[in-house]
Amino acid sequence: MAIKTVNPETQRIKLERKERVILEAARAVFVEHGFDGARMQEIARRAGIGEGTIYSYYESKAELMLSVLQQFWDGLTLEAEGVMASVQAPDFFGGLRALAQYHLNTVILNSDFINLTFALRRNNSEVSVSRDHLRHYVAVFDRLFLRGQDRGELRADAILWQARDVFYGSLEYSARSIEMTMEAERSAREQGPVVEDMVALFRSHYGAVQTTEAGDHATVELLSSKLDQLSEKFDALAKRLS
Amino acid sequence: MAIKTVNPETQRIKLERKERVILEAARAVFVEHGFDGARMQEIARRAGIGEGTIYSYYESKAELMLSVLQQFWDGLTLEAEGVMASVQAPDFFGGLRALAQYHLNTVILNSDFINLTFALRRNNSEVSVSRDHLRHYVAVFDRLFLRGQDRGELRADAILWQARDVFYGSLEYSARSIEMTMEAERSAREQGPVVEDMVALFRSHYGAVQTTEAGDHATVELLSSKLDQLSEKFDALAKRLS
DNA sequence: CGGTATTTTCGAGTCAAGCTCAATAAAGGA
DNA sequence: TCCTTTATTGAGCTTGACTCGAAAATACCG
Repeated sequence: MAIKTVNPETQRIKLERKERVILEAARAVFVEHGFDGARMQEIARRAGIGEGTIYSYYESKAELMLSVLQQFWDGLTLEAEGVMASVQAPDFFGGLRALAQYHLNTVILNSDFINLTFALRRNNSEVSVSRDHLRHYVAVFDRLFLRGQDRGELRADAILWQARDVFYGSLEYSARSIEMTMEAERSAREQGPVVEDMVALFRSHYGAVQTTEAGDHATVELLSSKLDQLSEKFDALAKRLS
Repeated sequence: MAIKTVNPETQRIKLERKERVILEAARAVFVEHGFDGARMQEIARRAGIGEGTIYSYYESKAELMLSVLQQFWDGLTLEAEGVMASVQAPDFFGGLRALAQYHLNTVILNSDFINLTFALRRNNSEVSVSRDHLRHYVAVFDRLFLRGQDRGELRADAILWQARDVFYGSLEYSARSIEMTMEAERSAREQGPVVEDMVALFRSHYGAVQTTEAGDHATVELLSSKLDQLSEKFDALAKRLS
């Protein structure tokens, strides 16, 4: 009977499910022991398959790690987009605060994965993969920033990638610092101030100028030339009077 | 004869020299092939010694790498201090520009070493070592910043470690971005603008509030002096007319 | 269902590299 | 010169990523 004929999708689905199982086991082991500490044998055991089977799905341990990282970054991107969508206040700085909060938290929780993303870069030639995933992730910030510029909340001459570097770079570095000091001295250095300072920094450096006092070079020169003109008129008047 | 008696320092000096030779060879091989790609055999060959000898100086490959990193960061710290000492203009923003330029350049040239510093953290228990060396390195910035605050060039309520995170974090992230885009598209994204933007950012966010925020000091003073001159002329004329 | 072709799984074996250790050489001291 | 101590060595040990031939599972056809 034709009904008995297995749907051609079935096998593919089964393979995909097994791939997911491998990926899940790999992720757990990598998180638990790091890249070098992870044993392929343990990954196979946790996935309930033979060690050799992994190699019919992934070329090498590094490629497996890369797939895990891929999945990881995709997850982050989705989460970040979710955070941005759920922000009530639709203004730039509100969005920035939410994104900064989310990112800082994420980076602290998954610092090992973040590091591995860059540590693996040199060895493997398939660099472009992780590069694309980074790009997708930071695109969340890019959209927020460009919308802020469109709305006039940000200076029109602000350069996107410089702002992006400041945003992600500072938060990443802060996360490392927090992690370090947290271990030793459980001192100050909370997350809150870091996020607030980031918002304040964007407000003062990239925020649109409210009054003329923060005017750009052009306005200053305009004033200067007007003063010069006035001074000349004054001199002319004084000469006539004398 | 007593003269023949070897100075007790001799052996220690010889050992130290050999240690330096090993470190030098190791550094070269690590730079050339990365941590995983480096072969202990090759390091031994380049140092002109047997492979086993390395292990009477260093416990493991990781510890050897750690020593190389230590030497590396110490070198950076010295260089950074040298750069700061050789800056003619003793003002904060001049110093910041020089330090940013140096750091960005350094991070681009030695990105693999920088990454390894953080990648090794998780595995080895001797974390504190590299942490101290990082601390020494960033202390160069700390001194500059505190002096700037003392002189009133910077806001008194600015928080040191937040500024530090922004400075080093942004530059490190920029370096990675530059490196990435450089490989693919040899597009814009030069180093110059990054450094200048960093200085401008510090001026607007951490700089002491002047009468005007933007516009550099010189232009503002120019306007001020012109107004003063005009005022004097006016007074003179008024006195003559009365 | 039976037989055959194809695909998938497997784990024992290979290989490479970090590391050990017993033997050897060098240095120091009397 | 002989003995003690220290330094050096490289042949193996160990471990872990990866291979491969065989076997099990699956698909295909009459």
